[in-house]
Amino acid sequence: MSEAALTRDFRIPPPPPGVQLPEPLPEPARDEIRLEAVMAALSDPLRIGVVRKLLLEAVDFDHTCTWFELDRPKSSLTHHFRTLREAGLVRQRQYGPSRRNQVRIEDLQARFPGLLALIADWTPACE
Amino acid sequence: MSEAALTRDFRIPPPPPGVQLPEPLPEPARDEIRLEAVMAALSDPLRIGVVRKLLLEAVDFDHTCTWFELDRPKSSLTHHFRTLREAGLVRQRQYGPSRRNQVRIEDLQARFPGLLALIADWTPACE
DNA sequence: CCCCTGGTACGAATTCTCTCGTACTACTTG
DNA sequence: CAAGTAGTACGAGAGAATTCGTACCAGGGG
Repeated sequence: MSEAALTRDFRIPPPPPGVQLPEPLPEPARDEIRLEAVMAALSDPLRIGVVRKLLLEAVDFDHTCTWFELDRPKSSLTHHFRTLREAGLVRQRQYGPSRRNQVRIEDLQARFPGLLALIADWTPACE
Repeated sequence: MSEAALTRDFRIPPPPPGVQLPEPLPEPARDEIRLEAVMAALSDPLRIGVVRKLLLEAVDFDHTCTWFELDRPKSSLTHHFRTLREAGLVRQRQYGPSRRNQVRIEDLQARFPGLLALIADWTPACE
């Protein structure tokens, strides 16, 4: 199945030169990311679906929480996105009033090679 | 780090010819193994350590629960090994009074390529 | 300035998981 | 059969995760 997944290109295009990015919210450094915590964060179908959608469809840059069209109240989404950020899976930046999410592709490929391919190949249970 | 891990050989030697293996305990079929369940099972340090130890040190065949020298009561170990079996990570066979565990290497490599390499590279947090 | 948008923080209820004691079963060995 | 070994099942207590309502806050546009 995943000959393609293993060699897939997950890189994000660099931001245009001269654009100043907001600082990321607090997150574990690359070397502090724990595989157990990553696994725990990904054990929730909603969360692994979010990471997968970011990987497969976030071609330009990053996205707000509402972009995912998740049918949950806002406070639940805050919880899940914080879980992903604290596990080291996504990086969140504050753009004015909204908060944008991106997968930490470089860090995750360096620390857990092959993990992102597994996430990209995931499909929901009820289909 | 894991140029070696990605190409590591996890195969178990086949049992000697003529040896009748006990039937495995109930477990999900290969196609029923869910990545979320696998992630949830591996999010516990004790359990991912068990799978890693089976991968790296179970050269001959499989092992009972007590072989792992885990300092926990028996009923706790039953819980963790059942969790691993129900998630599809290990296969358990009853050999007389004792129960032996082996990682489902073929199934996991086929379904989630690269996962076992991640587990083999894992190290406990307090070191 | 008011209000809308896109969030956060807190807290409560519920559910799930982990841990482990106790009692029990199955098999082997003497 | 008795004793020892290896493990299960059940259930309870503690702790953690999930869900979500409510209240709140910050920035942008009229």
